[in-house]
This record gives sequence, C-alpha cells and structure tokens, in this order.
Amino acid sequence: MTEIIKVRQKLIDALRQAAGQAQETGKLPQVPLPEVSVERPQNPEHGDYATSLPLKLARATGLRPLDIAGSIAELITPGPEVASITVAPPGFINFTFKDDWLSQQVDSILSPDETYGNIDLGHHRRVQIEFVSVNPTGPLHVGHGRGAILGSTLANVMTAAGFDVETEYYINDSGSQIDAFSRSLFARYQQSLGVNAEMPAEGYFGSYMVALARDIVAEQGDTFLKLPAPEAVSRIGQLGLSKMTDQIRQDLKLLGVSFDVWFSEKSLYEQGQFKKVMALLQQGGYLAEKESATWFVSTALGEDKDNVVLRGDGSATYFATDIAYHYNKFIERKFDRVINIWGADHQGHVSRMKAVVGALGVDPEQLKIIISQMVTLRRGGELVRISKRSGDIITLREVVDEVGADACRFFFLSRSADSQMDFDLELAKKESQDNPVYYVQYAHARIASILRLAQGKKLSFGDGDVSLLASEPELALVRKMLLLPEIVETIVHTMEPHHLAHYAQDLATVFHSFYKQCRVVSRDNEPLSKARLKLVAAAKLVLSRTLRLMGMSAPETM
RNA sequence: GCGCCUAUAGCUCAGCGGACAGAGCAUCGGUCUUCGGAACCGAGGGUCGUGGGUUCGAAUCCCUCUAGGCGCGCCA
Repeated sequence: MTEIIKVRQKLIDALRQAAGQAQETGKLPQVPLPEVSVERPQNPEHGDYATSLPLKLARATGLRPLDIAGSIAELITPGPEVASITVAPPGFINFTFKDDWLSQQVDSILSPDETYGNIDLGHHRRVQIEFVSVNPTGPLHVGHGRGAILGSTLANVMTAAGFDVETEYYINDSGSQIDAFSRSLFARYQQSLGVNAEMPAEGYFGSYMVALARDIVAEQGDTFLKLPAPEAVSRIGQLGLSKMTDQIRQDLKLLGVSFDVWFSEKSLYEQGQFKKVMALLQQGGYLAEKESATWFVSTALGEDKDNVVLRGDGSATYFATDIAYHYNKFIERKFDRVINIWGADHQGHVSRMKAVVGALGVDPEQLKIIISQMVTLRRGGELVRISKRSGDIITLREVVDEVGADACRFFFLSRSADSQMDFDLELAKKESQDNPVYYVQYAHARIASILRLAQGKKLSFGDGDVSLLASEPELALVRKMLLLPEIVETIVHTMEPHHLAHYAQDLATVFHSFYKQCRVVSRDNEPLSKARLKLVAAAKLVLSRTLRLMGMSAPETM
C-alpha cells in the first residue's frame, strides 16, 4: 500500500489510542468517540495533517476544546515520520512530518516496485463505466466530448485505484430514431442519384447526411435502387449506421478515448434477454396493463409516476430496453459496480433507473449515475447550434482539430461536471498562450530538459543522497508530490475527476517555484546536484502520471 | 406546477462542516550574465445571490425567495 496512506492511518490509530487512554486515565469523560479522522490543512503553517477531534468532543464532554486537545496530544506516541504534534486554537491537533522522512519519499516515489499514484482501494472489484453512448445517427459535438473525457478519466483513475474497469459504449442501433435515420439516408441517397425523393418529416437534415449518401453512392453505386424499398431502407440504414459508428470511434480516438466494449442494443433482442427480463418483472409484480399498454409500476417503488415499457402495438420503449440492458450489466455480466455518465437532459431518468435496478434485486447503490451539465458552444460570444436534427453543427472533431486534444481535455477536466459551461472557440484559441495546459506540460518538458543536460554531462544520479534535500522549496515540492495518491482516493469517493486538473496545476506551480530558487545541476556541488536530479526526476514522474491519468500527453520537449 | 443542477474577486472557476475564503486570466508593480521567460515574486480586488434556521463553528447542512440552465411523451 502507498506509504502516505499508511502513515495517515497510523496517525488516525495513534489518535484513537490516545483518546482512549485519556478516557481510561480520567482526563477525558467516557463519552462515545466520533469517527477519528485527519485532514490536510489548507494552510501549510498548520502542518501536514490536522484533526478537529477535540472540537467534536467539546460538546459531549463539556470541556474546553483546547484542553481536550492538550490532553490527547500529550498521550500520542508519534511514529518516526512525525516531527511535531502541536495544539492550536480553537482546538486542533496538528502533525508535521520530519524533513528527512519527507526527503526519503523521493526514493520511494522513484522505486520501480510500484507505480506511484496507484492505491489499493478497489481490490479488483469489477466496475463498468458506460459513457458517450450517443445514437449513431450523427457526428459527436462538444457536449458529448465532455462526457467522453469525464468517463475516460474516471476509468483511468479507478484503474489506478485497483478496480478492474471495463469501459463501454452502448450503441442504440434499433428503435424509431434509427428508422428515421435510415429513411433519411435512403432519401438522400436517391437524391444523390437524381431520383426525386422526399425527406421524412422527422428526418435528419444535417448536411453530413448528404455527404454520407454521396459516400455510399461512390462505394456502392445504385445497388440500393434495385431493391424493394423497405429492404433498401433497412440495408442502407445498417450501412450508414456502421459508417457513422466508425466515425464516432475515430473522433473519440482523436480525443484519446477508447472503449473495451461496443455494446449493441439490438443484441438484447436477438439473444432473448429482453423477453427474459420482462417475464422477470412480471413475476415480481412490477408490470401492469392499462390504457392498452404495459407499464412498469414505478409508483410502487416511490416514484412520481409509472412508465410505459410496452406500447399498445407491443413494441418496446427506450426505457424498457434500458431495463434489459441493466439486467445484462448486473445479473448477466455480474459487475460489482456500474457507472453511467449521462447528459443533463437525461437527468429525469435517474431515479426510475435506480428503482428498476432495485426491482431486479440489485442494491441501487451499486449503480452510480453521473450527470454532466450542458455545454454551449460559442464562437466569439456568438451561440453555435449543436442540434443534430436540423441544419449544420460544429462537430467535436472540428473543435479538437482547432484547439487540440490536450487543451480540450484539460479544459473540460478543470470544471466540475455539475456546472454548465460555455466553450468559446475564439477564447480557447486566444488563451492558448497563457493556458494552464501548457503551463503544466511546460513544467514536464522543463524537467526533461534538465535531465537531458545531466545526461549530456554524464552525471548519473542513481546514488544521489536525498537527505541533502532540506530546503523549503525542495520540501514543498515533495509535499505536493505526496498528495497524488490521496487525489486518486478522493476521486474514487466523489467521482469528480476535476480535482486532478487542479492538482496538476498546483504541482506545476510548486515545481516552477522550486526551479527558480534552486539550481539543479551545478558544477561546484555534485552531491547536491545528484540529490536534486533525483527530486526532479521524481517530480517528472508524478507530473507525467497526473497528465496520463487525465489522458493527456507529457511532452519531453515543446 | 413538480424534479435536478448552478449562483463565491472585473472574468473563468476551485473550496462543499472547521483555523485569516483560494487559483488562473485581467489590472498594477517588481525579478533574468548560469539548468527552456510558455517562468518567478509581490499588490490591489470578495456583505461566498437573498432572508431565516441547525451547530461550539456554515461558502459548505436544512427551509424561503430571486435569477439562469436542463428535464417532466406509448422520442431516444
């Protein structure tokens, strides 16, 4: 297990023990102890860890928090890594690490035995993260990009935390929208061959459909004209769908997003799973017939209203297939945890989906649904439409081409999924000079350059003595590096990868500051040079690990 | 009408029960004969949307109101 997590646990244990001892010796009344925890104070003067346990005990014991803090603090037996334990008003106990323990961590970070930043939290529990899952009826836009980046980063982080992660894209390849897509495509195809055909009223009018039709004409000629219309529609639809899916796959790849599984909605029917699940719900008494349709009685599970699963004509609703899909995830494929990332427009489905999962006999807590708020695209303050149905859209691909995948990822990751955002193309490009993305990557490239210099001077630093690292800028850098495992931990608990982006920036800042104050390679002090080279190599490792978790590149030069 | 998200420095956003509310950009002022100036240091700038409540302690939890966004189909 990661050193810092171990040390933190030791602190908590020591605190609990000291508090217990204080109660045994009568210094503290025998009240039930609250959960003992330590946190990282935001002010470095307050040490490396702090606890507010005395403040929490004040009410129950009727004692002054500061007195409680004093009683507990003097009973703590500190480990070898702790330099001081101090009591601070209004009732905190602060812990500060020893300088030499801190500097030793450089060696530990560089240790090839484990990948720094990985923690042992998942114990190989199986987690599925499903995201993007956009209907393959049109190209992706920026809003989809947000979900894609969120999901892929979460997957990286959870993998680092020891979970067995599987990423999945759910392809909606059946249903009425696919039908509309197929008919639209066939109409465009006919038009492209000079046949007078009308677009369906609910069709897809984007110009990409015209391009797609032309593409098919170029490849297949007029073969579809020779088929009976229903068959032609169906076959050209399938072809268009697979082309569209390929395009989506490629666009995502450009953003550094890939999936382990591309799951077909249609397969739920083909393999009979859909029928099986409906029978199951029927047995459980969750289905009811009314108004000539079949309903899932969500109200029985505390929902506002019931939802239709089978229409009057016997066809399944989107909701119904989603039930089958989640049955497949939890029961057939046996995932311990399922994470779905949905856009804000799907937020109304969250509670009923959880209700369904409960009806299937699965603890709803095992299903986590993350809602990412809307992204509006602007160009110089002017709103750009991103609707797929009508007119033209700015695709995700165009945005990535324009601002770059790394900048795109960082931009999305620096904001919490809960807040909606404007993506201004002009601004994104204009700001690229003073962009935090380059600030962080520059720190990495700078270190790479230092290491190249050392290599050029044949200065090997494997035997560097880290105990020479004792100045404030050096230790500040080490302290910041030690935070990564806890960042990973936090993200697993909160499902909020944006902490990573802020951490990356902090880490780069501390490095740049160190760099300004401390000369790394100097000819008059070889031992210190070697020690600092080690420090800087460790910083490079942590920086690059952080960038990679975000799905970004860590450039050697730029 | 109901549900969810949001409101924090001029702008974009962190912080989500603890110690004087932070960062980037912008503004103003400094730092370079040595490892990459896409850098560093400093200053100004905030009644944390409003009004209540809970708590030893609230930007953080609960309620009211205001403003913005998204939902509330036998579309997906």
